[in-house]
Amino acid sequence: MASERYNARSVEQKWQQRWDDEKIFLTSTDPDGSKETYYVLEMFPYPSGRIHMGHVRNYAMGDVIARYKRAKGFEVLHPMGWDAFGMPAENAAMQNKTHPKGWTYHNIASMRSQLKSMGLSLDWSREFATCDEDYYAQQQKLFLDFMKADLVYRKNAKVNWDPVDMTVLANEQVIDGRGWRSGAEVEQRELTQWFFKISDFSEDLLSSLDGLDQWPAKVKLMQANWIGKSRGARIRFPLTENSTTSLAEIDVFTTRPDTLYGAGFMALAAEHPLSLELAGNNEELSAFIDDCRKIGTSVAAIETAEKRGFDTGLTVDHPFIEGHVLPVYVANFVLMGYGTGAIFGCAAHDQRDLDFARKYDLDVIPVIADPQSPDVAFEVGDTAYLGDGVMVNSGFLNGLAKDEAIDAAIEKLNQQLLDGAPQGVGEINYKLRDWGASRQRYWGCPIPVVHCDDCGVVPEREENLPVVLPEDVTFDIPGNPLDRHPTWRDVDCPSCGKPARRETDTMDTFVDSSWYFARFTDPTSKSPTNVTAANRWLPVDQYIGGIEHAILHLLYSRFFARAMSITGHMDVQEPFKGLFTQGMVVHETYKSKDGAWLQPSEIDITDDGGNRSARHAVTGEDVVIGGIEKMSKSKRNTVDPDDIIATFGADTARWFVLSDSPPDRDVIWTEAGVEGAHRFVQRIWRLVHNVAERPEHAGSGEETADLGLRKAAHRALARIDEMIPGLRYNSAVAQIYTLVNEIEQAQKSTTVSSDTLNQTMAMTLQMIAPMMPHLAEECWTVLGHDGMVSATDWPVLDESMLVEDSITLPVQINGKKRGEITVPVNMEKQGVEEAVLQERFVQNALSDKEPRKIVVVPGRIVNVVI
RNA sequence: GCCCCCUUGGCGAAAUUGGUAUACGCAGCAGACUUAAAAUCUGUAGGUCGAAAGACCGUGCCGGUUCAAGUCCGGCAGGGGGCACCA
Repeated sequence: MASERYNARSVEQKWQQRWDDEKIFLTSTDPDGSKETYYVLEMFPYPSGRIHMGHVRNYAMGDVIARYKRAKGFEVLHPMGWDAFGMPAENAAMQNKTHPKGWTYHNIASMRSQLKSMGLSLDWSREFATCDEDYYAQQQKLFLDFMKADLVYRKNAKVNWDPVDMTVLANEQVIDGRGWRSGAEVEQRELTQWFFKISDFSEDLLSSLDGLDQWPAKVKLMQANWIGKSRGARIRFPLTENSTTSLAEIDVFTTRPDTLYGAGFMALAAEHPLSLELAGNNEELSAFIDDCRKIGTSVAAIETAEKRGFDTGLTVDHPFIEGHVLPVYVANFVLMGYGTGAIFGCAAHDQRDLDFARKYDLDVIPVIADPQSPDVAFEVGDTAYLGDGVMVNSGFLNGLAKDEAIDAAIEKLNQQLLDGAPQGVGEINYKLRDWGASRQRYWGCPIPVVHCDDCGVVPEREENLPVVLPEDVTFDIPGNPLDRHPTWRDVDCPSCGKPARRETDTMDTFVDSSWYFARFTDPTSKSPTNVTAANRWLPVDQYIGGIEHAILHLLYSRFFARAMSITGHMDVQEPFKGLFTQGMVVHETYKSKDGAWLQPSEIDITDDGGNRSARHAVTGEDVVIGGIEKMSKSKRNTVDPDDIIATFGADTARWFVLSDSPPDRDVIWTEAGVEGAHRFVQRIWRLVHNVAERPEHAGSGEETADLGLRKAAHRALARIDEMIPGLRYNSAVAQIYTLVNEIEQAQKSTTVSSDTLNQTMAMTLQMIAPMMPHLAEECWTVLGHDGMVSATDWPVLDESMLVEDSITLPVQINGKKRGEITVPVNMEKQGVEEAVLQERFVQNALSDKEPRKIVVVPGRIVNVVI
């Protein structure tokens, strides 16, 4: 037997079948189960048609923890589903004359079988796709509940329009002024849209980040920055008496009320109500506002856009300086979407304000003195002073530091009444905007409302749900086919019964993924969730996915958990207790002489001790080795998981993606690496046979030798027990290598007994099983076990095996290691000092001198200071 | 511009959180087996000097704290990421 190589293909299929037959990965639905629960979830895939190496890595990582926790006695929930709505299905429909539904379910079928070939310990009985009628029906119920709870609303707003995908995008989905999917430059359009009230939760979403101690700091920081909290004041500036506008004052938000004495002008956003009002009878201003609107939001547009303003001729009274007035401008750099859409300009201490003031010859009044060179404050050139300092030129604020001045200014504004109300109050502002969730697309969850001329926006009746997507649609004309589907669109008003129109917008697909983790806890529930099941399983103990969702999906899901708690669908505020963001799978790129990208399979690589060169496998032409980049079709540096599984087996692929690189970093896929992983598979196979076939008396069974091997196994176990829950798989892999090396040596020795060897090997297989489950099962059988290792309890650590009688300590002289000393493990410091001084190399170094000091760190190190 | 992270052999990396730097793997080199290759096994491996014993240097660079620094502090350089006309 041992001479035969391990045949991954047939072995893997056999065990996948047995796991399936014996249903060992199905999660119990008993709500009162006695086992502690553990919910492992990997971000579910979009059914693009094929799995890629990123999926392999993601799902292998989740499967290790799932299998480990199961062996540790937890009731594990490890489900899989499909994030199945979205644009690619419509694009495919347009290109290939297919239907999005057929295309999607076809893709799901092939990806499901690919995932199954990986041997993942998933509960497939809970599988669903977000485009299943059953799922989106429940999502529509959620939507109506959110409407009732005032968590979703409709408003006319300036929104991001993607001209290629022909749909609105949320702020989170605009990256550098471009659509996150299409890459097209986003335009601003005024549309009436549905919004989720995520901004109501700004403070909660921000402050609760502190409690997420199993989240990467980086993700929490990104969310905190996105929520963008700033403290400041809201100040009312009264328009000077002679103004004839409908507004009597301009509201301003500022984080720097301390610099009020430095105010030189006011500036309004182009879309500010006052700007629009004034533009009504001023053509010049109207033209200026139109100009401002044309400026895009792309990085280039912003950087090159000149700061421009328009003097309205209006003035406001300064809140602190009697008789002092400030001119009011409309300016192109003031955003309507942040604060109040109006600012006061303090030119001396804000570069942008300074540029603007110089251009329009406005007051530049320094109010903060640089402590290093106080005089400079009064000679402002073209550079604003942005540092901290002492207030000057500022009336009652003079002499205060920044924070004191802010408090004092707010205090004064509070007391100072304007028309019977305080002129200013302390205020907190957030950058987070409400989530615009309407999409002008077909392949999404229909928004279950009807527009009636008499009743307005009317929620669809619950008994009429789901609002099912019509299947008889065509994609030969751009735009939303729902818009031009009269029999679907034209319905009677659920309230008054008169002819009305269905909402033809569908929901952002991020809505689908904002609660799927809750649906998995009972995917057949007749309401969105079975509250008992949801509360039993949630929050997800370990969630694993890419960092690209740090804001979008993870923030939306946190909002949904809160909204679903309010609407009674669960009682869990934070959906994901532990979050792990895994790195990408990257690969070297190759180009032919004429610049065409080449696939790894087309290349032969020669490695001459570090000098790598490549040539074309067929033509023999020289090939240029390029950078290591994310696997992508355009650069042709992808490796198909199917090919790897067919050639080497799923275990090899799993072992490779788990080895070497820490899971949160990118892993470089290399041919040599895969072959190395596969060599290890074969090595285990040979070793297990050697162990199984070793004659009973091949080893004398010396107590020290047997104990040594057992201790090695328990040392490895102790470390792996720390590493797997921390997802430090590369380190766990290293421990397994070390242990296997030791078993190989023991197997060859004549001292270790065959019994001990067999038992240690079995224990090793248990430790390998979460990572290479098929290999472990097959070897488990070879060792003579009847059951399945996947259904076997994790080995119990014997603490006594970690205890040693003596310990070897490094001995330093003046901080440099000069030797070692072996002492009894419990020897007192005094004894260690004495023993160290007996050592020849220490005496040589001392040469009759007395040491100045001897530092003994028990169990660690000895340092002799001379 | 603002905020954050990273930098350890030829390569991926490890280092019990201040205590033997380079575990484990990949690639390499030398050898064994073989007619040969593959497969497998054994040995070797941070740098410099040295026949060796050994000495000195060494975790991006400069400085500091400490008996002791990859780890802590200050500064600099390079790489990566997030946000961005945010008042």
